[in-house]
Amino acid sequence: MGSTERRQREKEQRREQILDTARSLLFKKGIDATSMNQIARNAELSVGTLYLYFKNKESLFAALQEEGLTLLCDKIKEESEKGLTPREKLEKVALAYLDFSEEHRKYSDIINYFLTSPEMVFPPPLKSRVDKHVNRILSVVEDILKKGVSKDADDREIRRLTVVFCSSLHGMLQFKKLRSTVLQGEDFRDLYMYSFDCIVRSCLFKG
Amino acid sequence: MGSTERRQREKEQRREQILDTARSLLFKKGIDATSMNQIARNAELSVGTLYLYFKNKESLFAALQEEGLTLLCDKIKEESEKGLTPREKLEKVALAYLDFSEEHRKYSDIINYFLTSPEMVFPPPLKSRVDKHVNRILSVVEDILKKGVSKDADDREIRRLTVVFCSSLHGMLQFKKLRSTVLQGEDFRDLYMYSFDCIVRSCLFKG
Amino acid sequence: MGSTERRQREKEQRREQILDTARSLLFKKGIDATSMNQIARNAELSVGTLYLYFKNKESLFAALQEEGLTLLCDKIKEESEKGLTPREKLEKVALAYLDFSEEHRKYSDIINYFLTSPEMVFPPPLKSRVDKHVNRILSVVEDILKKGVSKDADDREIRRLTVVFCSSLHGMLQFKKLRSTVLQGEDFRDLYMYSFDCIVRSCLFKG
Amino acid sequence: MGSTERRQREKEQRREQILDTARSLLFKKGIDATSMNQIARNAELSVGTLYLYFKNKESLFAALQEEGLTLLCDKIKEESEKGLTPREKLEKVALAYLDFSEEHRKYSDIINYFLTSPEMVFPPPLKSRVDKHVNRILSVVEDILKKGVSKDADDREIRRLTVVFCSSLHGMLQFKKLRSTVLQGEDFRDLYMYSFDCIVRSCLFKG
DNA sequence: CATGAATGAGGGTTCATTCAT
DNA sequence: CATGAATGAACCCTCATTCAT
Repeated sequence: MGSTERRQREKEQRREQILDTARSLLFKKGIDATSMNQIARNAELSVGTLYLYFKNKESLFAALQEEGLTLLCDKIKEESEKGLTPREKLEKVALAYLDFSEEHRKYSDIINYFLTSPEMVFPPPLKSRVDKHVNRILSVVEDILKKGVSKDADDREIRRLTVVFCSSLHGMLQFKKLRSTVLQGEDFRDLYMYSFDCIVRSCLFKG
Repeated sequence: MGSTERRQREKEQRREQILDTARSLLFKKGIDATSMNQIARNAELSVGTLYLYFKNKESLFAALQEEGLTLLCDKIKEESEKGLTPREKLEKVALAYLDFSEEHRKYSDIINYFLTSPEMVFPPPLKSRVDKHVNRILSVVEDILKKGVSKDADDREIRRLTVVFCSSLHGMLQFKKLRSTVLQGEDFRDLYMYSFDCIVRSCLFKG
Repeated sequence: MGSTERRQREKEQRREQILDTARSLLFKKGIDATSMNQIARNAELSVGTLYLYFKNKESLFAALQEEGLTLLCDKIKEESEKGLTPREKLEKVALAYLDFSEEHRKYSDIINYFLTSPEMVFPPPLKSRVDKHVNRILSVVEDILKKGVSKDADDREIRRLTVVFCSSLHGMLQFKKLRSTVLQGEDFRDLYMYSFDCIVRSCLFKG
Repeated sequence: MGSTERRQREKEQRREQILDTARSLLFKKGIDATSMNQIARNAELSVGTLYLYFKNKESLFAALQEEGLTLLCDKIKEESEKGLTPREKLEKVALAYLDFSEEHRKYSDIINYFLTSPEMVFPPPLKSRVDKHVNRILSVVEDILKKGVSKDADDREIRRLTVVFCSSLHGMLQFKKLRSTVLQGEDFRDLYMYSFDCIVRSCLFKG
């Protein structure tokens, strides 16, 4: 009978329950200030149980990071499809990235955290899994550019423009940290879209 | 005689010795995994001595960051002056930033580290001092753009272009981490300068 | 079966074990010279365990003080009931206090320690909990005086006499420290009861 | 010539300078929060110099304690002489003690601190020197009682009454710590003098 | 005499992880 | 499976004291 199935379902639920609590704490207090004991307490589970579902703290947070990347990727794809012309699609992508970084600030933080930390934080297998997510995102942009850029750009150039596009937006997003000092007096969203315009303009769009 | 001078010099040396060790450990393990005790041990000093030269852990790392930013700023200024036309000057700036990130990889890492870290690591006064350095760098670029951009751009727009220029390069530099996975098959320097071209092109340069 | 009960009992025992060790060290070295690490080492437990049973050092020592005050209070109440007349009852109280300070020298020391220490050691909430114990003791004396003092003393005066009675005994007990120098040649118990007589005499007892 | 004298005077001044600073810090922050480095810094001397004048921290604070005891003793003597009758003299003594504990709160604290700490804080020679001060104070009271108490009290009894008198006041002063909780609603000075009256009354004064 | 840089043990506290139940 | 008490190394930081100058 479905006893094993139920068991399976329950296990899945427990895992989610843990991730939910961890996420919530991560968002509230940051990664270093979130302890396994706290997660256990908030999840109304014992510490031991946490280690039944995740090898260690790192794995638990890695799971959250993947969660975030998947969310971001889905959002970007979904939004891009709402645009009619390539330019509009790109604009949707750019806005999706900005919105994500605001709506899911903490996901965004944790992604950046692991992505840009000076040394590889995760062991190679994890790192490569993460980079795959990044690649998926780039592909979305690449496909749009393929259709929007003037004909004489070959695949190589398209790829480069993709990277330029994404890295520029990414760079601008990083600068958001400076908004209270260096960027004083600027509306960040305006600035971000201004940057978007510059990049798109330079991509020699058809028409 | 020069006894006091020698003392002074020795103190300076100790400070450097501490910073050297801290820098090296920070790059190896990240800020949270680098403890004051470790630094002391590696520097072959006692913990107490560390606190003789730096108020606390935070100050020590802030000193490292300022060190790096000052170096970067000087380099950028110096290089920019070697260019004749505004475009050439900008190119020098871009290359200076890239070179710095390669020659002073460690400094570059630490700057990024703090710029990107999920939570504000430093308390406001420190943060603002650091941001001042960033501002100094932006000013160099701003001055160049003022002279190179087509006449109808007002100060506001110049400032925006400055931020676009800098953040784009910064973003691309961040992507360097992906060179072994996502950017496979690309020469990073080429890609970086390709990005530079795109941005400059979009800045509507005179002539 | 009684597995949970046994667990509970064991926890209780551990707590006692910690308190025993802390008490002993506190008396030997004073509160500031007694460290959590020392307590842990002497109790043959890990530091972490200490913090499992007590929120922090302060709580641990507060527990000791409350322990002592409760004991003292119970003893005083119990003894006072053995006296027939109010005067006898008061005598029992005085002797109970003296005996306690001898039999439970350590508890007595810790109570004095906190009562006399130059700065408020405990934060208000804790302090007020402790003072409640003191108040309970005063109440016992107050009730006796109410019945023993000549009629024309109102509640206010009774209260004052209560404080005079208790503080006098307390003061004399403090002087015990001087028995080898200043009080040389005196039997302390005699002196203490001599003091008791003086105070009682001054309370204008009925009859 | 007076060169050595001058030297001597300078040394004396330095000592005072150190004690002044230590006292001031002690009063501001308490004994444990006052470090040798702080004292040195505030006194505009080097740490090393402190150790030239005092064997260690303990000695330094012991000097302060003696200072306090001498002050208290002098004050009591001086005040007692202002009274005309024995009773008045005793009242002056009592008030002098209370005033001292208020005006020189911190001296009073430090005296109590060392006097009542559970174990001997100072090595025997120091302890005995301190107790001598205490004895001097008792003697003042003893002399007054000799003249004030009814004839049939022998020296032994006078001594006992002296101790009762002093310890009672001392005990009441200890209770001052409870004024915000247990003694709520009482004016402490009134209470203290009420206590004084009780004791004196019980001493069977002549006339 | 005076200095003050250097020491390093020790302070209270946290926390990822384990393992007997 | 689930528990949670126990661990103990590690954290940052302080401070009395020493000693070469």
